[in-house]
Amino acid sequence: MDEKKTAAIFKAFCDENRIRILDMLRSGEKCACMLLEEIHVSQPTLSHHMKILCDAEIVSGRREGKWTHYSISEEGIAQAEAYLQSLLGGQKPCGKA
Amino acid sequence: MDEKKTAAIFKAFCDENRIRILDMLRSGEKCACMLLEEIHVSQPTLSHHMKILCDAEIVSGRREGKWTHYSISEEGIAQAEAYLQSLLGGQKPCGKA
DNA sequence: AAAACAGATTGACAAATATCTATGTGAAGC
DNA sequence: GCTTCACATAGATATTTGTCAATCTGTTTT
Repeated sequence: MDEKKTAAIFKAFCDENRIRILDMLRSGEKCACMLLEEIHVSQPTLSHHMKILCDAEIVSGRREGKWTHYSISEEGIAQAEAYLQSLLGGQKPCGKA
Repeated sequence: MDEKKTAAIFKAFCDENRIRILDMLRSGEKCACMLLEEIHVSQPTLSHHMKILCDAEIVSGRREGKWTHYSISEEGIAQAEAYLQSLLGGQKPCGKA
């Protein structure tokens, strides 16, 4: 994976409010209105954050009538983890035989 | 850990050039001048990135005479990983008994 | 001690991003 | 069909962040 894409995945985790949102979602699916009650930003701002999280495949949204329910998706998280693992694991042995 | 600190750790991974730097460090310790050869930014910009990585404890610097040698440090990476794990694992059972 | 070198710090500036208000969209209820 | 409700989109603005030029600090070499 190229650096640009790797950076893009991690960008989803770099905002304080997005971390709060993820923390809320750890206890299960939540609709946008629920999140809005706890995260103190305007509705469009929340929507913006949800888009970033969904685009990074860290969260997935499920539309049900008027409501959108968000929950944690493993895709993006797994990719971020894989990258961190590769740093810890010490890949790229530098040809030291 | 509070959201601000969590976000700060992930911010270290949000920049394309910092990802490049980390990729270089995967093959072992490198001095700043080495990194500067490959990452195409000015010396002060590199220094800025190294400070962010060191502050997040993702990288550690070792001074030796005129040179500073950087290498991957597990501290910050482990913390980032722990956070991702907690999202996947599904902590915070929401008091559902 | 002076010069040269490696890297950090400062200050200015441009690009990216988080935020808001206003408006659009699409579903439910009247 | 009109209104209301939940959320998304658009546009404007303020903050944050990446960048560079200039300068400073500390170390080595002469």
